[in-house]
Amino acid sequence: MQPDQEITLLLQKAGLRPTAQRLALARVLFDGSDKHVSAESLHEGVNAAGGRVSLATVYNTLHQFKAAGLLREVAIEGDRSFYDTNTSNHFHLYDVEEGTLLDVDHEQLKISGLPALPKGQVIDRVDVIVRVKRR
Amino acid sequence: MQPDQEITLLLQKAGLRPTAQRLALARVLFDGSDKHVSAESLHEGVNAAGGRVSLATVYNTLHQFKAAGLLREVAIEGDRSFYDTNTSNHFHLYDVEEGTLLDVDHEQLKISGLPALPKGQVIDRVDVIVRVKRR
DNA sequence: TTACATGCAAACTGTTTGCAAATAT
DNA sequence: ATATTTGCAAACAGTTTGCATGTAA
Repeated sequence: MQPDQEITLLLQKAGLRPTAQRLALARVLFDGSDKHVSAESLHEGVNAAGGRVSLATVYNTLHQFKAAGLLREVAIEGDRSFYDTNTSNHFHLYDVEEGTLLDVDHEQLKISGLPALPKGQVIDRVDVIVRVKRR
Repeated sequence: MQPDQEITLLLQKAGLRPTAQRLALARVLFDGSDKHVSAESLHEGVNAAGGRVSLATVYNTLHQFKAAGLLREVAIEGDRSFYDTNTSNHFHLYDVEEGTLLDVDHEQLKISGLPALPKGQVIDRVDVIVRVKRR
Protein backbone atom coordinates (compact mmCIF):
# COMPACT_ATOMS: atom_id res chain seq x y z
CA MET A 1 0.00 0.00 0.00
CA GLN A 2 1.41 3.36 -1.00
CA PRO A 3 1.25 6.35 1.31
CA ASP A 4 -1.55 8.75 0.48
CA GLN A 5 0.90 11.49 -0.25
CA GLU A 6 2.38 9.64 -3.21
CA ILE A 7 -1.02 8.86 -4.60
CA THR A 8 -2.04 12.47 -4.24
CA LEU A 9 1.07 13.46 -6.14
CA LEU A 10 0.36 10.91 -8.82
CA LEU A 11 -3.04 12.45 -9.43
CA GLN A 12 -1.76 15.99 -9.37
CA LYS A 13 0.95 15.21 -11.89
CA ALA A 14 -1.79 13.83 -14.10
CA GLY A 15 -3.69 17.10 -13.75
CA LEU A 16 -6.45 15.46 -11.73
CA ARG A 17 -7.74 16.92 -8.53
CA PRO A 18 -7.17 14.53 -5.66
CA THR A 19 -10.76 14.07 -4.63
CA ALA A 20 -11.85 11.50 -2.09
CA GLN A 21 -13.23 9.21 -4.80
CA ARG A 22 -10.17 9.34 -7.01
CA LEU A 23 -7.93 8.72 -4.02
CA ALA A 24 -10.00 5.73 -2.97
CA LEU A 25 -9.86 4.28 -6.48
CA ALA A 26 -6.16 5.01 -6.91
CA ARG A 27 -5.41 3.40 -3.55
CA VAL A 28 -7.04 0.19 -4.70
CA LEU A 29 -5.51 0.30 -8.17
CA PHE A 30 -1.96 1.38 -7.44
CA ASP A 31 -1.06 -0.66 -4.41
CA GLY A 32 2.12 -1.86 -6.07
CA SER A 33 0.86 -5.07 -7.63
CA ASP A 34 -0.23 -5.34 -11.24
CA LYS A 35 -3.95 -5.65 -11.69
CA HIS A 36 -6.55 -6.18 -14.36
CA VAL A 37 -9.89 -4.66 -13.47
CA SER A 38 -13.28 -4.13 -15.00
CA ALA A 39 -15.46 -1.21 -13.99
CA GLU A 40 -17.64 -3.59 -12.04
CA SER A 41 -14.81 -5.36 -10.22
CA LEU A 42 -13.17 -2.06 -9.33
CA HIS A 43 -16.46 -0.74 -8.06
CA GLU A 44 -16.87 -3.75 -5.80
CA GLY A 45 -13.24 -3.57 -4.77
CA VAL A 46 -13.30 0.03 -3.71
CA ASN A 47 -16.54 -0.29 -1.81
CA ALA A 48 -15.32 -3.44 -0.09
CA ALA A 49 -12.31 -1.40 0.99
CA GLY A 50 -14.61 1.09 2.66
CA GLY A 51 -14.84 3.53 -0.22
CA ARG A 52 -18.06 5.12 -1.33
CA VAL A 53 -17.86 5.62 -5.07
CA SER A 54 -20.70 5.44 -7.54
CA LEU A 55 -20.40 3.26 -10.60
CA ALA A 56 -20.65 6.29 -12.88
CA THR A 57 -17.65 7.81 -11.17
CA VAL A 58 -15.75 4.56 -11.54
CA TYR A 59 -16.34 4.73 -15.29
CA ASN A 60 -15.36 8.37 -15.49
CA THR A 61 -12.27 7.80 -13.44
CA LEU A 62 -11.16 4.81 -15.48
CA HIS A 63 -11.34 6.98 -18.58
CA GLN A 64 -9.45 9.78 -16.93
CA PHE A 65 -6.75 7.46 -15.63
CA LYS A 66 -6.45 5.88 -19.04
CA ALA A 67 -6.18 9.28 -20.75
CA ALA A 68 -3.54 10.25 -18.20
CA GLY A 69 -1.54 7.13 -18.97
CA LEU A 70 -2.01 5.61 -15.54
CA LEU A 71 -3.94 2.68 -16.97
CA ARG A 72 -3.99 0.78 -20.22
CA GLU A 73 -7.09 -0.73 -21.74
CA VAL A 74 -6.78 -4.37 -22.73
CA ALA A 75 -8.63 -5.64 -25.77
CA ILE A 76 -10.33 -8.86 -24.82
CA GLU A 77 -13.20 -10.07 -26.90
CA GLY A 78 -16.33 -9.92 -24.87
CA ASP A 79 -18.77 -7.62 -23.32
CA ARG A 80 -16.77 -5.76 -20.74
CA SER A 81 -13.62 -3.66 -20.84
CA PHE A 82 -10.50 -4.44 -18.83
CA TYR A 83 -7.90 -2.03 -17.59
CA ASP A 84 -4.34 -2.91 -16.73
CA THR A 85 -2.37 -1.10 -14.06
CA ASN A 86 0.82 -2.24 -15.74
CA THR A 87 1.38 0.35 -18.45
CA SER A 88 4.82 -0.85 -19.46
CA ASN A 89 5.55 -2.90 -22.55
CA HIS A 90 4.22 -6.38 -21.92
CA PHE A 91 1.87 -9.03 -23.24
CA HIS A 92 -0.99 -11.11 -21.95
CA LEU A 93 -1.85 -14.67 -21.22
CA TYR A 94 -5.59 -15.09 -21.40
CA ASP A 95 -7.35 -18.11 -19.98
CA VAL A 96 -10.21 -18.64 -22.40
CA GLU A 97 -12.20 -20.80 -20.02
CA GLU A 98 -11.68 -18.84 -16.83
CA GLY A 99 -11.63 -15.41 -18.40
CA THR A 100 -8.54 -14.54 -16.36
CA LEU A 101 -5.61 -12.48 -17.52
CA LEU A 102 -1.90 -12.77 -16.67
CA ASP A 103 0.97 -10.51 -17.62
CA VAL A 104 3.90 -11.76 -19.67
CA ASP A 105 7.05 -9.71 -19.51
CA HIS A 106 8.04 -8.51 -22.95
CA GLU A 107 11.65 -9.56 -22.37
CA GLN A 108 10.49 -13.13 -22.75
CA LEU A 109 8.53 -12.73 -25.92
CA LYS A 110 9.91 -11.41 -29.19
CA ILE A 111 8.21 -10.38 -32.36
CA SER A 112 9.97 -10.07 -35.69
CA GLY A 113 8.96 -9.40 -39.25
CA LEU A 114 6.43 -6.70 -38.64
CA PRO A 115 4.87 -5.81 -41.98
CA ALA A 116 5.53 -2.59 -43.83
CA LEU A 117 3.04 -0.03 -42.62
CA PRO A 118 0.78 2.01 -44.83
CA LYS A 119 2.62 5.27 -45.49
CA GLY A 120 2.05 7.98 -42.96
CA GLN A 121 1.30 5.35 -40.37
CA VAL A 122 3.33 4.54 -37.34
CA ILE A 123 3.03 1.80 -34.73
CA ASP A 124 1.10 2.87 -31.67
CA ARG A 125 1.80 -0.41 -29.93
CA VAL A 126 1.60 -4.14 -30.43
CA ASP A 127 -0.88 -6.17 -28.44
CA VAL A 128 -0.21 -9.85 -28.02
CA ILE A 129 -2.69 -12.12 -26.36
CA VAL A 130 -1.68 -15.73 -25.86
CA ARG A 131 -4.95 -17.54 -25.47
CA VAL A 132 -4.60 -20.67 -23.40
CA LYS A 133 -7.04 -23.35 -22.41
CA ARG A 134 -7.02 -26.56 -20.44
CA ARG A 135 -6.11 -29.93 -21.92
CA MET B 1 -18.84 -15.26 -55.87
CA GLN B 2 -19.11 -18.94 -55.08
CA PRO B 3 -21.82 -21.09 -56.61
CA ASP B 4 -24.75 -21.70 -54.31
CA GLN B 5 -24.06 -25.39 -54.32
CA GLU B 6 -20.71 -24.95 -52.60
CA ILE B 7 -22.19 -22.67 -50.01
CA THR B 8 -24.97 -25.13 -49.35
CA LEU B 9 -22.38 -27.83 -48.88
CA LEU B 10 -20.39 -25.61 -46.55
CA LEU B 11 -23.41 -25.20 -44.30
CA GLN B 12 -24.34 -28.85 -44.40
CA LYS B 13 -20.84 -29.91 -43.44
CA ALA B 14 -21.16 -27.57 -40.48
CA GLY B 15 -24.39 -29.27 -39.50
CA LEU B 16 -26.43 -26.19 -40.34
CA ARG B 17 -29.55 -26.35 -42.44
CA PRO B 18 -29.15 -24.31 -45.59
CA THR B 19 -31.99 -21.92 -45.00
CA ALA B 20 -32.59 -18.86 -47.16
CA GLN B 21 -31.18 -16.54 -44.50
CA ARG B 22 -28.04 -18.53 -43.85
CA LEU B 23 -27.41 -18.85 -47.56
CA ALA B 24 -27.84 -15.11 -48.04
CA LEU B 25 -25.43 -14.37 -45.19
CA ALA B 26 -22.92 -17.00 -46.29
CA ARG B 27 -23.01 -15.65 -49.84
CA VAL B 28 -22.03 -12.22 -48.60
CA LEU B 29 -19.42 -13.53 -46.16
CA PHE B 30 -17.72 -16.23 -48.19
CA ASP B 31 -17.34 -14.63 -51.59
CA GLY B 32 -13.66 -15.49 -51.67
CA SER B 33 -12.24 -12.29 -50.19
CA ASP B 34 -11.30 -11.93 -46.56
CA LYS B 35 -13.64 -9.75 -44.57
CA HIS B 36 -14.09 -8.25 -41.15
CA VAL B 37 -17.71 -7.66 -40.28
CA SER B 38 -19.78 -6.49 -37.37
CA ALA B 39 -23.35 -7.66 -36.89
CA GLU B 40 -24.56 -4.28 -38.05
CA SER B 41 -22.35 -4.09 -41.15
CA LEU B 42 -23.28 -7.62 -42.16
CA HIS B 43 -26.94 -6.83 -41.68
CA GLU B 44 -26.64 -3.82 -43.96
CA GLY B 45 -24.55 -5.77 -46.41
CA VAL B 46 -26.94 -8.65 -46.81
CA ASN B 47 -29.97 -6.45 -47.13
CA ALA B 48 -28.20 -4.24 -49.66
CA ALA B 49 -27.56 -7.43 -51.61
CA GLY B 50 -31.28 -8.08 -51.74
CA GLY B 51 -31.44 -10.35 -48.72
CA ARG B 52 -34.12 -10.11 -46.08
CA VAL B 53 -32.60 -11.10 -42.78
CA SER B 54 -33.48 -9.73 -39.38
CA LEU B 55 -30.78 -8.41 -37.11
CA ALA B 56 -31.52 -11.09 -34.52
CA THR B 57 -30.90 -13.77 -37.13
CA VAL B 58 -27.65 -12.08 -38.09
CA TYR B 59 -26.51 -12.35 -34.48
CA ASN B 60 -27.62 -15.96 -34.18
CA THR B 61 -25.97 -16.87 -37.44
CA LEU B 62 -22.69 -15.18 -36.55
CA HIS B 63 -22.59 -17.27 -33.38
CA GLN B 64 -23.39 -20.45 -35.25
CA PHE B 65 -20.78 -19.76 -37.92
CA LYS B 66 -18.23 -19.01 -35.25
CA ALA B 67 -19.06 -22.21 -33.35
CA ALA B 68 -18.76 -24.12 -36.62
CA GLY B 69 -15.32 -22.63 -37.25
CA LEU B 70 -16.41 -20.72 -40.33
CA LEU B 71 -15.66 -17.39 -38.65
CA ARG B 72 -13.27 -16.17 -36.01
CA GLU B 73 -14.04 -13.44 -33.55
CA VAL B 74 -11.45 -10.69 -33.34
CA ALA B 75 -10.67 -9.09 -30.00
CA ILE B 76 -10.75 -5.36 -30.55
CA GLU B 77 -11.33 -3.06 -27.66
CA GLY B 78 -14.58 -1.24 -28.15
CA ASP B 79 -18.27 -1.62 -28.11
CA ARG B 80 -18.93 -3.95 -31.00
CA SER B 81 -17.68 -7.40 -31.97
CA PHE B 82 -15.89 -8.16 -35.21
CA TYR B 83 -15.81 -11.42 -37.07
CA ASP B 84 -13.12 -12.45 -39.51
CA THR B 85 -13.82 -14.70 -42.49
CA ASN B 86 -10.15 -15.62 -42.55
CA THR B 87 -9.88 -18.42 -40.01
CA SER B 88 -6.30 -19.36 -40.81
CA ASN B 89 -3.33 -18.37 -38.72
CA HIS B 90 -2.77 -14.65 -39.21
CA PHE B 91 -2.49 -11.36 -37.39
CA HIS B 92 -4.09 -7.96 -37.56
CA LEU B 93 -3.20 -4.42 -38.32
CA TYR B 94 -5.62 -2.14 -36.53
CA ASP B 95 -5.99 1.52 -37.41
CA VAL B 96 -6.73 3.13 -34.07
CA GLU B 97 -8.13 6.30 -35.56
CA GLU B 98 -10.20 4.80 -38.36
CA GLY B 99 -11.23 1.67 -36.53
CA THR B 100 -10.33 -0.40 -39.60
CA LEU B 101 -8.73 -3.81 -39.61
CA LEU B 102 -6.26 -5.40 -42.05
CA ASP B 103 -4.91 -8.93 -42.17
CA VAL B 104 -1.22 -9.65 -41.84
CA ASP B 105 -0.08 -13.00 -43.12
CA HIS B 106 1.57 -14.97 -40.35
CA GLU B 107 4.47 -15.89 -42.62
CA GLN B 108 5.65 -12.32 -42.28
CA LEU B 109 5.43 -12.06 -38.56
CA LYS B 110 7.23 -14.31 -36.12
CA ILE B 111 6.90 -14.71 -32.40
CA SER B 112 9.51 -16.36 -30.24
CA GLY B 113 10.06 -16.88 -26.57
CA LEU B 114 6.53 -17.75 -25.58
CA PRO B 115 6.43 -18.14 -21.82
CA ALA B 116 6.07 -21.45 -20.06
CA LEU B 117 2.38 -22.17 -19.66
CA PRO B 118 0.69 -23.02 -16.42
CA LYS B 119 0.62 -26.80 -16.19
CA GLY B 120 -2.30 -28.47 -17.83
CA GLN B 121 -2.65 -25.51 -20.14
CA VAL B 122 -2.13 -25.46 -23.85
CA ILE B 123 -2.11 -22.63 -26.39
CA ASP B 124 -5.45 -22.14 -28.05
CA ARG B 125 -4.04 -19.48 -30.34
CA VAL B 126 -2.03 -16.29 -30.29
CA ASP B 127 -3.66 -13.03 -31.20
CA VAL B 128 -1.45 -10.22 -32.37
CA ILE B 129 -2.82 -6.79 -33.03
CA VAL B 130 -0.44 -4.21 -34.43
CA ARG B 131 -2.08 -0.93 -33.54
CA VAL B 132 -1.15 1.81 -35.97
CA LYS B 133 -1.98 5.48 -36.12
CA ARG B 134 -1.18 8.45 -38.32
CA ARG B 135 1.89 10.62 -37.91
C1' DT C 1 -44.74 -34.50 -39.18
C1' DT C 2 -41.40 -32.95 -36.38
C1' DA C 3 -37.48 -30.70 -35.03
C1' DC C 4 -35.17 -26.65 -36.16
C1' DA C 5 -34.95 -21.67 -37.79
C1' DT C 6 -36.82 -17.03 -38.11
C1' DG C 7 -38.65 -12.41 -36.93
C1' DC C 8 -40.38 -9.35 -33.89
C1' DA C 9 -40.39 -6.89 -29.87
C1' DA C 10 -39.22 -6.86 -25.30
C1' DA C 11 -35.57 -7.66 -22.05
C1' DC C 12 -30.90 -7.27 -20.64
C1' DT C 13 -25.96 -5.66 -19.93
C1' DG C 14 -22.40 -2.66 -19.97
C1' DT C 15 -21.61 2.07 -20.59
C1' DT C 16 -22.56 7.08 -21.12
C1' DT C 17 -24.82 11.40 -20.09
C1' DG C 18 -27.66 15.56 -18.12
C1' DC C 19 -28.08 17.99 -14.30
C1' DA C 20 -28.36 19.60 -9.50
C1' DA C 21 -25.67 19.31 -5.35
C1' DA C 22 -21.03 18.98 -3.38
C1' DT C 23 -16.05 19.87 -3.35
C1' DA C 24 -11.16 21.49 -4.54
C1' DT C 25 -8.57 25.33 -5.51
C1' DA D 1 -15.70 32.60 -5.98
C1' DT D 2 -15.40 29.52 -9.56
C1' DA D 3 -14.45 25.73 -12.12
C1' DT D 4 -14.40 20.89 -11.48
C1' DT D 5 -16.27 16.59 -9.72
C1' DT D 6 -19.84 13.72 -8.00
C1' DG D 7 -24.07 10.76 -7.74
C1' DC D 8 -28.29 9.62 -9.36
C1' DA D 9 -31.34 8.18 -12.62
C1' DA D 10 -32.45 8.22 -17.18
C1' DA D 11 -30.74 7.35 -21.73
C1' DC D 12 -28.24 4.61 -24.79
C1' DA D 13 -25.93 0.89 -27.88
C1' DG D 14 -25.10 -3.54 -28.76
C1' DT D 15 -26.67 -7.98 -27.91
C1' DT D 16 -29.74 -11.76 -26.32
C1' DT D 17 -34.10 -14.03 -25.60
C1' DG D 18 -39.25 -15.72 -25.50
C1' DC D 19 -42.49 -17.07 -28.29
C1' DA D 20 -45.57 -17.56 -32.20
C1' DT D 21 -45.00 -18.46 -37.10
C1' DG D 22 -42.59 -20.50 -40.91
C1' DT D 23 -39.55 -23.96 -43.10
C1' DA D 24 -36.27 -28.06 -44.00
C1' DA D 25 -35.94 -32.76 -43.72
